[in-house]
Amino acid sequence: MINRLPQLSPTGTPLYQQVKRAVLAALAAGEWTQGEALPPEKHLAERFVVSIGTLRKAIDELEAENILIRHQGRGTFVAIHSRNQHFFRFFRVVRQDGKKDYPSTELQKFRRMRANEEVREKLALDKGAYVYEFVNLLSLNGDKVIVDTIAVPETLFQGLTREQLATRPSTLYSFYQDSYDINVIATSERVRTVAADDDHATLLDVPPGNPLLSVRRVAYSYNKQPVEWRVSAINTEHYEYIGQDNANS
Amino acid sequence: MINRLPQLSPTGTPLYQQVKRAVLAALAAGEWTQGEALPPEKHLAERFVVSIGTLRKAIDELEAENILIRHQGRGTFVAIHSRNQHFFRFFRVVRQDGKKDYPSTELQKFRRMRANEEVREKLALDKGAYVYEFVNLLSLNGDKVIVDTIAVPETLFQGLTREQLATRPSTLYSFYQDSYDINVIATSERVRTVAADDDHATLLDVPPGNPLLSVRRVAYSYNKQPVEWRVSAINTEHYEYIGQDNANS
DNA sequence: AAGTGGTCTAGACCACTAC
DNA sequence: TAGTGGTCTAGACCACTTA
Repeated sequence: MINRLPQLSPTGTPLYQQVKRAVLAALAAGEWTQGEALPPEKHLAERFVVSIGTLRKAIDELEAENILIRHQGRGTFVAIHSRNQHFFRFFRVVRQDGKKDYPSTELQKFRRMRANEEVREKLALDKGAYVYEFVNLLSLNGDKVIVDTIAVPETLFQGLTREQLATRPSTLYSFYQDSYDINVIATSERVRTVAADDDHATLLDVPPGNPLLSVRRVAYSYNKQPVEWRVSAINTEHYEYIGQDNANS
Repeated sequence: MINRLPQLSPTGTPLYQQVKRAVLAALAAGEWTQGEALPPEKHLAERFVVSIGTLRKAIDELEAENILIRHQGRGTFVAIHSRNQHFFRFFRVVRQDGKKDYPSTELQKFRRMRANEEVREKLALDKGAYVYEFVNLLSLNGDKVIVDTIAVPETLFQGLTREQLATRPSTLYSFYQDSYDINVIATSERVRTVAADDDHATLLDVPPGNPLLSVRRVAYSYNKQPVEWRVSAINTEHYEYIGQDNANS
């Protein structure tokens, strides 16, 4: 049969990419939230006036980007950052023998402050913008291993308090999602060595000047919007950071 | 119309995955090599007795894994590690201001030796197996930044000589591909901090004990076969290592 | 103009999940 | 049993490359 409406849009963009954008827009607008289901593929295909194959190609990409999760027989869901394997996509420190463990967190500091130039650049903020800055000490298998210094824009995290952070029940990105409807879907990380300053040395129980791994991360939400700037100081005496790793499939 | 041969294999494996394996097998057998083209999709679909849609789904995955590259209007090619963007998939050190540069290499050492236990484990070698071990000093923008200590199995690199390595015209993985038909398609990397030993300090022109980034990499070919073990020592005073980075698409 | 991969369709059937 | 996503087909047409 002949295609009815090839290239129905003004631009030459493929249909499935237009559908993908539309779904992404609905997602960003909060039309479907949390771990709950999207409409069935058949309905979505009707809504966007495309064939089911085209709709599926759009969803395929969103699933590959860990934005959606499909379950055969159940439905398609907004990806959720809980304490499953998905967690280790963003937590990339393991013991040198390979053992993975969930970290335990102790909140060390919390304050509201003007963003300095570096933070403004990383978070794409205007001059004078405020951020919440907080420091977490993370332990693995009882060892104090990581100090995270985290800055998030006040505009996105209105009314964030020390108590919320100290008492959150689950992971940090899960908390972002539950309390502020912010979904971290991508990160960009750069790694250097640094010498431990006095604060880090005290927290990690190492001598000042001890070499540490410094991981500098920007976390992004749907439209490449930066939502968090994080500097992690890691003691790699018994642990290590997972860099590139595509030895799968 | 009714599907002719649903589930033609004994197992319940999807057809497109069977096709993918078959293509991978042909690739590993050297049926198509280097940067040259595979047969057209139509022919491949006939050869494997599947519809073109199914064939495409198999090729889609191989392309996503950077094993094949498709060019509209030209054909489908075996991925090649040359001096283009693809190079930076495996070379992940950039200047702190973000500038990317191709490294220049100086071969420092070369020898044939028995693999020690760690190397045997990483390369899945038997006791007593030999490897070629060599050391490269890499410079970026004129700065001596990286010392790579590399071990490859003798069985895969029969007759490798110092001269070949010193005079190779292109990148190392390109050389593996051209001279030994070994395609690096995936890596697994772990990162730590280490103190520079005397050799590294001399080569990188830093004081002994200076903290360095240590990246430990296993490189894999088609069937998850390990083909190279590499330890990179990096001076991150002006450069940094690119960790996770999925802030695209 | 011929040949390649890229997009899109319409619909059948399978596998899994919920009720 | 009904509803969901997963697989597979057959073929039309588009966009790009090469000659």
